[in-house]
Amino acid sequence: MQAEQIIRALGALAQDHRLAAFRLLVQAGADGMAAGALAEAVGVPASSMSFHLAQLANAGLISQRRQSRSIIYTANYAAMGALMGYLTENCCGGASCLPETSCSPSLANTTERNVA
Amino acid sequence: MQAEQIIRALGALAQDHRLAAFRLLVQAGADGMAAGALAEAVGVPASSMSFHLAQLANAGLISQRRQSRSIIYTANYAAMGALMGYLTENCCGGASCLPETSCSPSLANTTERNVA
DNA sequence: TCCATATTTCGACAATTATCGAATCATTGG
DNA sequence: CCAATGATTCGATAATTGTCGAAATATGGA
Repeated sequence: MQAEQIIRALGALAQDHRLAAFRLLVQAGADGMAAGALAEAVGVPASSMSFHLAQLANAGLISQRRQSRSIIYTANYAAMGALMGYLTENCCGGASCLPETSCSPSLANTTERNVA
Repeated sequence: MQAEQIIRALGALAQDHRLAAFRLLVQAGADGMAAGALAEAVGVPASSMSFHLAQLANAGLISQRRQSRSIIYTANYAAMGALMGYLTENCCGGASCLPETSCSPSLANTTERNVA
């Protein structure tokens, strides 16, 4: 993932309505949610939600598929994973950055970053 | 970390000059870097860098200390860790989100931490 | 004290972002 | 084919963000 793309992904999540929508999609899993359902759940007009969904899609964080009249959006876990990976490698100085994951993470080979 | 704070942190990193500055600070470690050095490294006027550093500081991502005439900025790893934690818990649907850590993370029981 | 250095604050301005109703486009059922 | 439904696009507008030079604020040294 390029820095350009990272900026877009961060910017896409840096807005309350979009973050809310994305969280809903993450919860919804593979089933996803229709644009209208998202608009209602988040509490914004359909046109506004459409604007925000376009930004999330542009950042690669969500995908869409048409199902009859509705357009179903789903979270793109791979893109989110890439973002997490970038942040882990470039914005975390050491082990202290990631929360514990019940076993020792093998971050040693993610690049030799250093000390604090 | 509250959603409000998360939005601010994401927004702070969602800008090329700020992301560049933050990465430099992460690399610099505890020594940190002076505002002027950051401005030169990133390639923006001092006043612009000051503007960006204020935003990063406001988001809690960096700290500052005066050392003689210079003001030294350092990355706040704890804040970054909190951001990573939030994203992991709220924006990652399952194991697929975090980069491989040699064993499956136990994210199933971590839903307690944040509420809408 | 006076001067040089390091940084921030203060305008002013351009560019981007967010919002929302109205209009438009696509799909389905009758 | 036509009406109804679900969604996006299109204005227009308000608000926020980014930029940069000039002025103001601190600090240290002669």
